[in-house]
Amino acid sequence: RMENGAGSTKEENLLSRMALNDNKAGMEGLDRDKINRIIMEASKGSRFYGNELKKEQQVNQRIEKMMHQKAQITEQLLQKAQAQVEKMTSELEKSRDLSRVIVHVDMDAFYAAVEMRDCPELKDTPMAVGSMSMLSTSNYHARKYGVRAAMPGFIAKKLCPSLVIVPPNFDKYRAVSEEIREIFAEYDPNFQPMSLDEAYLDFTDHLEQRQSWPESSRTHRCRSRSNTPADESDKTEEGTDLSPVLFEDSPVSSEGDAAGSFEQFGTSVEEAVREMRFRIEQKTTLTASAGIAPNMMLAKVCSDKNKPNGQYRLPPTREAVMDFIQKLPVRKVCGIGKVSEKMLNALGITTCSDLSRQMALLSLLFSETSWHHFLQISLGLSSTHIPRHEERKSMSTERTFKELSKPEEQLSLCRELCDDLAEDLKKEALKGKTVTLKIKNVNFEVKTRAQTLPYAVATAEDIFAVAKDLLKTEIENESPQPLRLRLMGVRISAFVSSDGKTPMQKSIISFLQLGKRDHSRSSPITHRKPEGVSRGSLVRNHSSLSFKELMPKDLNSRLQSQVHRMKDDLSENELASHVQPHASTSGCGTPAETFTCPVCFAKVKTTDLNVFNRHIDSCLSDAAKREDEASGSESDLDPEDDHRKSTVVTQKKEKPRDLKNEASASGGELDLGRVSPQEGQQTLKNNLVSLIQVDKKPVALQQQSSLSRSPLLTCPVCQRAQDTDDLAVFNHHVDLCLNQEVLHELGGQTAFTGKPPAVKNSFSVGKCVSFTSCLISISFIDQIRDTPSSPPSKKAKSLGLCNTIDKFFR
DNA sequence: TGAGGAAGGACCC
DNA sequence: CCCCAGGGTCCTTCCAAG
Repeated sequence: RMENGAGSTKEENLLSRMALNDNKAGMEGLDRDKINRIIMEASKGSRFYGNELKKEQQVNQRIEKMMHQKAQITEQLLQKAQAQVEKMTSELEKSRDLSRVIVHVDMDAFYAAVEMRDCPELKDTPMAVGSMSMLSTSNYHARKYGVRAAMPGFIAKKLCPSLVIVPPNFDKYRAVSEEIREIFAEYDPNFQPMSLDEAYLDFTDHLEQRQSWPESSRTHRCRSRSNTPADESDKTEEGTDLSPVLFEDSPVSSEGDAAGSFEQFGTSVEEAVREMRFRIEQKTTLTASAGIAPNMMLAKVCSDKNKPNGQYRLPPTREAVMDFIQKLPVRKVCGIGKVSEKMLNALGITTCSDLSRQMALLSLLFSETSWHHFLQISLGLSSTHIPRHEERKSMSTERTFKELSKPEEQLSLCRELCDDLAEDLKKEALKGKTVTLKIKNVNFEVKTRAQTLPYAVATAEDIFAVAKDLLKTEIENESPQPLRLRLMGVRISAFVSSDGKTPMQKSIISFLQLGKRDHSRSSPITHRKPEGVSRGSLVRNHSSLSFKELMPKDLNSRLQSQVHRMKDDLSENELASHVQPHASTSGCGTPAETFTCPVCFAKVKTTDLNVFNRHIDSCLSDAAKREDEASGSESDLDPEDDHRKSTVVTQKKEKPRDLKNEASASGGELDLGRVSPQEGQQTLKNNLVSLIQVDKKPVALQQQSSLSRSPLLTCPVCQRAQDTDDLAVFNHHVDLCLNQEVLHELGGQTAFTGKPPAVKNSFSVGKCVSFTSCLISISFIDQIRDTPSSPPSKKAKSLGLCNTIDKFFR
């Protein structure tokens, strides 16, 4: 094979972008050449084509650059890299967890299937859902013509003149989605929907319980159209309709669809998944496919394997996994798209086995995140725990239209978009600080222009005020020429939580990966042993060492086990007790839950402890920054805060002194300040409270002093009034006090200095615990790890609190 | 040195 | 005859202030 992508003609190159992408199900054995010819024919000369050409060249340049880099790599460099890769591989290998049963479910040709179900005439003709300009999905009939999702309708029509294109009906899909999610929830209440038709489920717990289920619980009636409450209006023809035939040779899903008959399922994974799919079909008349594997990435690939209406299980053994992976084309892996594929191809990599063969090289040519990702793929590793979907990060609306060049029209369109966006924002009660304008000109060149405000906005007026400016400058920028637009969009991001102050940003927690649920994509560390004690040292880059290696043994394990105990108890007991009938952002059918932040006292709507911790994180950092803001109205002494605070306090309950009980107490709110410091294991928690206090107080105090003069400062740690009005001096004192605590902690002592716990306020402890433990550990780690290249704990720095700990270590 | 914004892209469905 | 969506997330690179 030619290893060098450069040198071929434009035509050939372009083909990789434009050509039919037939790596999906239902597209085997097509006349690719003919199809590609038609596609090219239809595209040639268009502005779109021109732009694709341009993008293609950019990719080629990237590849060239990469090849050039490759040429510079010396043998020893490669060997060094190889050593690194091997070391990392063995560590990853150690962390391999095959104990989980992850299932990825995916509805077959979802939108199209729904439409076919509801309109029998469509059943036997090639059809697609979408518009002339873009198709969302096509039925399997249409796929035989090469018609597939993400293909413009007009081209599809050329491939298949008889194609029926039906406009999407999202409300209907959403309704069906709700139905299937109800079923999902029965197998995993924490399932994660990826879209309307797709979800990841962790079957592990279900299977465990299932073993002891009586047969009756595993028996399901056929065609039980009866009266499930969620049974929507799919009455087109009640009794008669069977599942749409997606494929002529589609396996008959369930024997005996005579009404009233029953189907019984076993206790194995496969039976359970089959049962789930059966129930989906009974309920919706639509079929689903599923993949069963020990982690998410594999499950996803597996769900594609026997599509449509099939399932595939990858046995949870290393051998099976590795065998499966070897033959797998890299492109099949979620996250590797056209471009990555092409780049990898240029290096002679097409399958995952190629991937592992070339890891050393890849580690030198790609970014850390990238090659770590590659490495994991090549080992068949990925998240074994399904992350809770987090709160959204942005919201946008955009619209494509035929050329729009008049500034007035552009402005008014922009206004419309802002109106729409504001409306959507309102539904979720969100406010954001960053407004982004997106424009695409008639040549398909996309630009985004963003502006971040010092405050959050949500109304159409406010958003438009920003978007308008951005648009105007773009118009002016083009000066004499008009802006010839084909698309405009407005996005808002950098949300603040409902109290209007707290940025929701990433936190230490996620960095440390202490969450029960992993972050599949973003983080290189995605594995967690059942006991969760250590996760190896995957965070390391060249020079940094692992947490485990760096943490003093005792503290390390103490922190970890405590955090884990807390976390587990919390997520299982406390979380449940906080259920609140508020609509969840996801709408995935799981109940929304709310926590009260001990810092800002805002209600945080989430089911994920990580998310909540993140909130606290950002709250703390926000508090530190808040004083900069001109609007003096929002001080920590805000009466409203006090009000909320008291609400929290009243929620607290007396807790037994025993740590375990405390941690797992279902009531939730602990009065940390009153916990006796004598109990060894609790020192951490005491520290925690102090830390939070320390962080919080000075802010308030500083604010105070800047506004007026009230020099009487009381140390929140030792509780003694400090005879100074110099904040620097005061802070220094607090530092010292604080450091004593930490010192004791590090010294392995069980109680700190003997001073009474300084804190009077109650906090909803459990929720803070893991957070602060992390805080401690991270600052700590950063200091120990004195390699210059070690990334300092960015988050810790921003917490304002790190100073104190930092000083201690200096 | 480095948090964070801005801009551009890759990818997913 | 009609000439390629819209809603997201994450990552990388550049930049500028202190």
